[in-house]
Amino acid sequence: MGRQPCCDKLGVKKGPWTAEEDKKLINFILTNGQCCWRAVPKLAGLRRCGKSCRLRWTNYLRPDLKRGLLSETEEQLVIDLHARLGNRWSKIAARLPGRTDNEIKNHWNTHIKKKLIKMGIDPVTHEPLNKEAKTQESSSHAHHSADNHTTENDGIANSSEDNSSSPTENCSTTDDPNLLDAICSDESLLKSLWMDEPPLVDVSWTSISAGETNCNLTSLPSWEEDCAWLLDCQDFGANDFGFDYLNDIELNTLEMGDKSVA
DNA sequence: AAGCCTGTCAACCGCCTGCTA
DNA sequence: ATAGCAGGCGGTTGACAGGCT
Repeated sequence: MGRQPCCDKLGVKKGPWTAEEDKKLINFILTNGQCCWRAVPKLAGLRRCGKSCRLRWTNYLRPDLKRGLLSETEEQLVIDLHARLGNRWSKIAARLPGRTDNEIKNHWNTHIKKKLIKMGIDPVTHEPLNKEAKTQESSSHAHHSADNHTTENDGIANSSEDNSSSPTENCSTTDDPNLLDAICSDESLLKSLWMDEPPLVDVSWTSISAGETNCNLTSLPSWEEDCAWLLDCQDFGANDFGFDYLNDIELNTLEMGDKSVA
């Protein structure tokens, strides 16, 4: 029949991760790579659900993560992508190397939403709020949500919105207009998003998923070789890995190295 | 100084999709 | 062909920190 359950839910720990747990998880993944998340807790000696381990790793422990607030450019890109994709945070995150869907989702809800409202832009439809109110008066079904657009009609509905409203306006206010203009006007971007081939996705992680499918525990993904330094960090807590400090230097170097290999 | 309020973000929950036996 | 699991995803919650009164 089907597979065995992911975890028996009995004796599974919940809540915040301790430094010790982080250490175990990092050591395990750096040693064995990402394989079957279901097996990770057992093999790593963690009393956690595999799902929880995956989440912890992807959202917090991954060595290629950028920390800190999104830059103006990143924020602008998120707004633009949200206008096209709606709440598809994973798709949006795929366009921002080093950022997670959870992080972007949080940032959207806490910062960007308010910012857009302040600017008089509806964060859901990306239409001017006044216009939105009028539209709702005249036709109740016109603009329910970006999600509705994208799920029902996907790219078609959004591309028609693009002609009339904010995404391009938003692009003009970035601190890196060239980059954003290029992205905003890039038709291949949309195509690739719908084709599930994010061209900007971090190469190092594509290589991991390749290893993942093979369940190859003997040959580590290339980034792990580069990240072997992590294993030297014996006395760390969650905040002691030095990722903050390393991200801009070592991790960029690693990233570039990986990309040049690819 | 103390209590309350607000913002932030890590983590959980439940659903969906694709895969496997 | 089908039941059931794993992984992925988006929504939501709750703990904590900092600001305000």
